[in-house]
Amino acid sequence: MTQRRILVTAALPYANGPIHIGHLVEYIQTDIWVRFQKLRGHRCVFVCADDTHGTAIMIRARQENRSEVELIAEMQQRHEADFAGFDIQFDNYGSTNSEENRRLCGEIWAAVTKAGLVVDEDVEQLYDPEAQTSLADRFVRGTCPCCKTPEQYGDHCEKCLHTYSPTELIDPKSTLTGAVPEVRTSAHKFIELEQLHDFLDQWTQSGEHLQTEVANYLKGHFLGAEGDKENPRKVLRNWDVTRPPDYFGFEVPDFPGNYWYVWFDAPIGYLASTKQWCDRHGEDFDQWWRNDATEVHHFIGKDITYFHTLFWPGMLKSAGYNLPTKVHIHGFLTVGGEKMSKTKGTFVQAETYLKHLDPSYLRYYYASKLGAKLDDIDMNLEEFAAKVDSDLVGKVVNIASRSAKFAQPSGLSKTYPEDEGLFAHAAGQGADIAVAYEQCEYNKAMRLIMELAANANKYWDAKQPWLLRKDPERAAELQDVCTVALNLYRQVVVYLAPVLPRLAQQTGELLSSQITHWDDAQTPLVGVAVAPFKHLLQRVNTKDIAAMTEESKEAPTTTPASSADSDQPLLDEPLAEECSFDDFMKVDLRVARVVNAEEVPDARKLVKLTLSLGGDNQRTVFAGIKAAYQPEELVGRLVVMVANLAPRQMKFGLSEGMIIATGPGGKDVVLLQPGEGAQVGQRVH
RNA sequence: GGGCCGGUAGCUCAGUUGGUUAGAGCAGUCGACUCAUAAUCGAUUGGUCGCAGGUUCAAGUCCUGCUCGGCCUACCA
Repeated sequence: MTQRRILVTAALPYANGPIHIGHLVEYIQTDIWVRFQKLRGHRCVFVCADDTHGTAIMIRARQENRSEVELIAEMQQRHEADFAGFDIQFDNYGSTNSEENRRLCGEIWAAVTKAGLVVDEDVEQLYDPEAQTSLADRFVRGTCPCCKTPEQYGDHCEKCLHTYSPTELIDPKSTLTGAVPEVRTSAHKFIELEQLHDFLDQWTQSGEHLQTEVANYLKGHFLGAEGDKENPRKVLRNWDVTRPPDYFGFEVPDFPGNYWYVWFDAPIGYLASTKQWCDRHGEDFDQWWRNDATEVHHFIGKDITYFHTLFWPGMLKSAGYNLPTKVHIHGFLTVGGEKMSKTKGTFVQAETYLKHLDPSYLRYYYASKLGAKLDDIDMNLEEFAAKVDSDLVGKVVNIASRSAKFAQPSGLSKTYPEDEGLFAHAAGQGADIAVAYEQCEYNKAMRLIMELAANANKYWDAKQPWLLRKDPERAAELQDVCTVALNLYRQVVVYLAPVLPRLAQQTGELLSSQITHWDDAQTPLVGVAVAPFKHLLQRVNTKDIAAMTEESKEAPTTTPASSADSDQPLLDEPLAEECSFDDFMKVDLRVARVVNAEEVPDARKLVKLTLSLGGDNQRTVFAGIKAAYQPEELVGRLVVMVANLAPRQMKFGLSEGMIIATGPGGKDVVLLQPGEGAQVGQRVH
């Protein structure tokens, strides 16, 4: 087999938060792939880095009253510890805030400038005078210009789904400082991606580098196609790649006082991290990034598809670097069929997991679930325990557990005995398993491997060596059966080695011979000593899972005192500006009764309510509570409505008010209900 | 509204270019064994392959329509 030269990256974790089990899907997926390639004897280098720049880091450092450099150093240390705890082994783990990265950013900037891709444009943006920084859309909240819902993000309203620019918000506030933002115009540099349209079209649609779903998505949303009536060729928007001060990042050399946007320098971090590795090992950087013989594989989540499949190839192309051979895109992690949730304790940080459970469990469980598609994967905690127990402990480790003790006195036979073709069969399966790993079909690989483990157990049962042991004259026969069983076991462990490096290591110790190559599964081990058996892997203790979930729950529910209420809601949504009594009295809140409630068939969020204010006074109100309430459960109940709100024409009819509710939206909406004794039509004040 | 992906046993999924009686693991039931971390082995229950049409000698697989779920994207404004 010819030795391939492969460079692998996983997405750079942002230095603003800790690693959690959702991130680990990607790092475990990537680490398995890398270990597989190395085991196969290829030259494979796995680089990653912390993504350190941007407004969020700057603000957090200020809040914590320390420098950004100090903050990112601490976060990096924690990230690296988490990765190490899960046996994720990088050849180099760098930082986007490195000298190597600064230099490479400069070089690529010069290249895209020279290629004529950089254009100047003025940008009107909100600016926080207190923090002295311009505000990205998500850092601005205000009242929706359309439906007047307060506390909406700068780019869209969660209530009415209207999209707008942050400058259109009514009463905008910076979420960083609470200050009223000013509108400022500043000069930015843009990259005119449209110039690369033909190249990107060809690169994304070639069928070689991306999953087909991804290629279709890009074609449908960004590229379009010449002559296609339904989806005509689209013009790619210019990409804003600089930020005015204050910003934590690298200053743009030919644009003093301005900084590269974090998404410009982050992917260049892949190059910078490679450079560090090269310098440390006396390797030629150009061999890895400017040589067609080198494969470049990026592993990313579907949320950052856009950057890695359009901008990034565009930048690499313009600067004359290798293009990605493949961008492997995976889906998100759900737990118990739902998004990870801090209240349910399913938002588990890497650190918390490691306090309670063995990292091998998660590596195997993810491997058994991961395919090559970008579907989300679901972590079901019962299934997690069942799979680890029955596959790893019951099937795999069990083979060694039942045979090692018998084999220990004698060691393995000098020649490999007759085994009914089992070893040869499993050796042959190596090719199919390798293909599955190569194509990121780990679920398939695990299935094939477990079949081999089952064969070994069957063999053992058929031979009944525990009976042989009782007859001293059949010692040689017993030794042969153990030799077969332990060799079949070792084969399985070789195939599992990318997923379970610890088990591979322990198995090496057990059989006095370390696993170093995939082809170790092709030749049986004979004549070696067998070390005393030690437990290789414990069963999953469900109490540990429960303890982990418990520790991951954010607000302790045990303490009823009001001081135990989390301050998170208040932090998420700071108090609005003070208003006068007169201001308050402008809003006429009334008790109303829901007399009718019906689904609005074409609306996603809306329920059509008919509210009675008493007598013949009825109002029709469209409320965005479909996900939280069934229409029938609303009929008859009292609600509080804004009775003097200007009517609004919606697609489905005229909405003549709003009803008062709390919660972030979607399913988490709670209607406020007047207590006992409230009468329909009464004003609330 | 548009795009993409998916709907196969109670659960998680596999089913290659259409080709015999649709498979695996887990769970369930019965039995065997006792070497092993209450592990293992054998047997067995269980499916109108989302629904309805069509193409074909033959459809889980191809085509059309519908339906449900997920994700993305938009609009009503």
